[in-house]
Amino acid sequence: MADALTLVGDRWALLALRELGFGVTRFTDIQGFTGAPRASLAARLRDLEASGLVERRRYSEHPPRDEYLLTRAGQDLMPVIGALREWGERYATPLVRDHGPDPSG
Amino acid sequence: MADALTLVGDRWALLALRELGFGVTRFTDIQGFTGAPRASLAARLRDLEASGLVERRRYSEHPPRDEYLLTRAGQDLMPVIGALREWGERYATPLVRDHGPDPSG
DNA sequence: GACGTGAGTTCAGATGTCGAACCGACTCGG
DNA sequence: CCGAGTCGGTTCGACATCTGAACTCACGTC
Repeated sequence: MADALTLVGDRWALLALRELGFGVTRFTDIQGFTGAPRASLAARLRDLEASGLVERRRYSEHPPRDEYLLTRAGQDLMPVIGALREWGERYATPLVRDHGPDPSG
Repeated sequence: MADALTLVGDRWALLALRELGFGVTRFTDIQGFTGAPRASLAARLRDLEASGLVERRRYSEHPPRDEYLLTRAGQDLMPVIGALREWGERYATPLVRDHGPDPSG
C-alpha cells in the first residue's frame, strides 16, 4: 500500500492517469483537462514514466512531439481509479460542496 | 474525481484511513503503523474529520483522550483502498524495488 | 519575418513537510 | 509529594515542494 502511494499517492498523478485511461495522450490536453500546473504535470509524467506506469512515445519528429500511453501496470490501475471516481461522486462532491477542507495537496 | 482527491489525494490520509478501516482508533497506534510524522497525521485527521470521513470521539475524560472512527463515507472508501492495495502488491512493490522514483509525497 | 502551436522550463514567492523538542493532562509507584 | 512515564498532540526552524506567470525552443504556416 505504501509502495502504491509512493507511485500514485499524488493528486496530479492520479488525475493524469485518469485522462490517460480515457485515451487522452497529449501533454496540453492532459494539462487542460486536469488543471495541473505545467511544471507539476511534467514532473509527474516523468515520475510515472520512470515508474513504469506510463510510456512516452514520439509522434512527430519535426517538431519533436511526444505522447503518453499507459503501460500494463498503468492500465490495471484503471479499475481503482474508477472506484475512486464513483466514491467521489457519491460522497466527496457533496462533502466538498457542503464544508470540505481547504484544498490541500 | 477531483473532489475525491481533494479529500483523500494525500499519502498520509490514505494510510490513516487504511488503519482506521482495520479498526485501529488511537492516535499513537495510527501514527506508529503508518509512520506519518505526528504533525502531519494530526493535520490529516483534522481534515478528515472536517470532511466527514472520520469522527472523533472522547474515550477518556481524565486524562482527555480521543479516538477516531470511520463514518459511513469513510467506510465506503475501504473497497477502493483495498483495490489500491492489491494493485500495489502486484505492481507497485516490484516497481519500487527495481527502480522507482524518489519517494515523493 | 511575424505569428501561432505544442511542450515543456525557469523562477521567486507561497505553502507544505519533517525531525526533534516541547507541553499539558494526567496516572502510578516510590 | 515528586519523578517518571504515557498519550496526544503542538511548535519551530530548516528544508522541500508546489504554483502562477513568464519564458524558451522547435518547429510550421502565411
